Amino acid sequence: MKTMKISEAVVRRLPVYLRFLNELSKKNVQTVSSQDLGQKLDLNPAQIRKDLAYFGEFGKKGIGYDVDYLIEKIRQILKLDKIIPVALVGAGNLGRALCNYNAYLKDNMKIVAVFDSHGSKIGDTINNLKVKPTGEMKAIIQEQKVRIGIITVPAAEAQHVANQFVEAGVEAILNFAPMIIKVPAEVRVHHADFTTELQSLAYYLD
Amino acid sequence: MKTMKISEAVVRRLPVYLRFLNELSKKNVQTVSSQDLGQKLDLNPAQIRKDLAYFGEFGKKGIGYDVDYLIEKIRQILKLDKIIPVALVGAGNLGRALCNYNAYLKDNMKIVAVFDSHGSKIGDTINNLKVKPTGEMKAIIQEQKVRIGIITVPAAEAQHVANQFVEAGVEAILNFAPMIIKVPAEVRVHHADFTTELQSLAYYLD
DNA sequence: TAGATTGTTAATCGATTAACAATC
DNA sequence: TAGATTGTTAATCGATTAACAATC
Repeated sequence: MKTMKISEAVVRRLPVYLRFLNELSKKNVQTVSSQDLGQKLDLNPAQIRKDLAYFGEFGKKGIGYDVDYLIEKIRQILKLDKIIPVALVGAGNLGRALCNYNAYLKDNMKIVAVFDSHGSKIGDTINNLKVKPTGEMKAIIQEQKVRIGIITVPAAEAQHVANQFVEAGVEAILNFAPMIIKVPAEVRVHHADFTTELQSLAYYLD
Repeated sequence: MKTMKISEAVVRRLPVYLRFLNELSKKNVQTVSSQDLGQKLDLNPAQIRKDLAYFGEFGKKGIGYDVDYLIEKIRQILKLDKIIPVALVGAGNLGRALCNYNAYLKDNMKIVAVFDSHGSKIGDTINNLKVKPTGEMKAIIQEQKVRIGIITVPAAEAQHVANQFVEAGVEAILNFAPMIIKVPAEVRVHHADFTTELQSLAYYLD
């Protein structure tokens, strides 16, 4: 169990479960079945049970899953049981939007530093954070123990920023720039590029 | 060929190919092999050849693919050979960011209308577009022949906005709200939720 | 007990990769 | 011709779904 390799598809569904469970918890729902979850999330119930079973036996036969207990367990699995410090580079519109989303990042993700390389942005305040020059990335990232970096700079600067993140010791990167970035194998990169998202949607137009 | 069902995974890779080919074209590279592409995009060359072969024979044995010809073909496949009018609801930070990305949407996607339901935003100008009240969605969307809707409102309002998009006759929706939305089967929905993205990244921390 | 629902195995389905004849 | 690279078939790999015994 512990050492079994979990597929990326499974890991991507866990936050979706978590979000919906949080909603249920807020409504004081105590218990939920894989059936219910599947219906609400457009997923096969067997898949949900299997996903969860990779990590342990969280349900009760004949009953379902205790909502709050499952939330706690998924948080542990995703390492969201303690606050994860995040840094963001690129204080443009998108960067500002993500910083202000901090409220939504209630599940223990916190943007603790914002950087930009352009003088015009440096010193601005976004969501109580002062924008710092990229030259200070390494020092601040190490001091604040930042573990995840977010890239919201233009495509042409994305690789350079990624390099700086890697050098500063960040463990994972979420890249919003429309550009594939290369990093050492031990650093995890996810791409969140909305232009490709939008273009693939176009395919499904009649 | 024509009627074969293409998997979503294939469709999602096409815009990635397109973006890189656009870069090559700008550098006046004439020809590219699946080998080259695979290396740059971290994909298996056989997979790239197979993806493209679903849609036709675009390459030349022994030579590779003509960059500009392949760009033209992928644009056709993705229906990006004519301008696709897009509307966006939610003139908050994220909405503004996406509108200003219009420059990046050069591949024939154009945001032609922006809506918000809050009086404080209505009348603002974003990227030369006046923000309109959501009450005018149906009329404007039909008049402008909008085909794709983007949702950047808070989670609680996402389903309502989706309903309005559907009623107005939009064919596809890109939803940035952290909430699963339900629409009729004939409307295509993609979710672009960066909180789930960020949370799944956390799993890969040590 | 009867009904519901899990965890898990087996079956199915689909996607990726390897291999290679065709050919530029 | 020799070398390179496609398009495509076959092999492999992995993910999803169905089915059901266990059990609350």
